[in-house]
Amino acid sequence: MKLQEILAKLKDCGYKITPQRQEIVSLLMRENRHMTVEDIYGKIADRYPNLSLDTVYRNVGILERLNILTKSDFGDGKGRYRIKESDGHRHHLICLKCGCSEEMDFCPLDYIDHREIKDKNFSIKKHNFEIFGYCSECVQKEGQPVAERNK
Amino acid sequence: MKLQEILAKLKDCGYKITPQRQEIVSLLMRENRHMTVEDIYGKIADRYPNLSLDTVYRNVGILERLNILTKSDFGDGKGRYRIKESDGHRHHLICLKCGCSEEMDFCPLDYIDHREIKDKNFSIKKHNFEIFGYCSECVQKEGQPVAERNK
DNA sequence: TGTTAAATAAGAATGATTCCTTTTTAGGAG
DNA sequence: CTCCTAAAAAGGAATCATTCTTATTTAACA
Repeated sequence: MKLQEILAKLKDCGYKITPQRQEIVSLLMRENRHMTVEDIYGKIADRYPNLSLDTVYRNVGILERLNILTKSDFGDGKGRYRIKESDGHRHHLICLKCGCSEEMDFCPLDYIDHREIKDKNFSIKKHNFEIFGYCSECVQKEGQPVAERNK
Repeated sequence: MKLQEILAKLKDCGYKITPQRQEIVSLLMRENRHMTVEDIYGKIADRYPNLSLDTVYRNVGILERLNILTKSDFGDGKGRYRIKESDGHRHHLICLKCGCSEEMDFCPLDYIDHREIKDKNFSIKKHNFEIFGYCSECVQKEGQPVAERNK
């Protein structure tokens, strides 16, 4: 999805196109990786000296609800957001250190036995599938990964 | 894994077997579902009037590190813990309302193309696969699910 | 160009989790 | 059985991500 399309979608849903909103969306498109609210805030605050953290939170929330962003949990208590792929449904290899993510054109729901779930009368609302580890760049670097919690 | 085995594992790892610790483990075994720290605390506080929340946090942390518990994120900012299955590796259908979970003997890593990941030089540390929705009991009940966030 | 609902900034409030300090205790040694 | 000590617990303060509140500003339509 292109920036213009995203802005159009926002507009269609009754949201105003503010400069802050544009910055947030275009940053996330440019970076194309999982970012914390703090990350986003940090990158934009240069240009918008009095940007509010709350504005970032509010907007990633909206963008998530509109299915423009996905939220992930690396296990360190911070939400991480990234642009959702447009061409269907992908999952990611996520680097615990740098936060970069590689796409996988793979969804476990394609392989699971849905009859079994139907039989259980379970109504699926969402699912998570993420593989965490270290990307090729970080695997050779030393240092504690940001989101590592095992001692 | 039986209670005795878990206690033995704790001991082997140099942890003391305290009554609080036993209560926490046996509660989680009895309930066999995802519980928040508050849930656990609430159930045990009857018998241990001056149990500390911190004690529950400390212990579920230890138990998670020892691979006795798994932690899940339902998306509402609270960690949820449950006993990990002993006989290998399972994933769960998790009810967003009551927190119960049904086992699935399915792991997406069995279906994924590992060569592709190897080629990317990605080093896997852990993965998440959870399906969220409503269990057969909750699907027919009204009311807002605890962890629902979409408006 | 004026109007108004929506969005923002700023900072306070909340809530889960962690940290700190003091007291208690499990469990091994003697 | 008693002592000793490191580990654990209690209690409460501190932290940190996130959300809320209020006053101010602004996008966007008429």
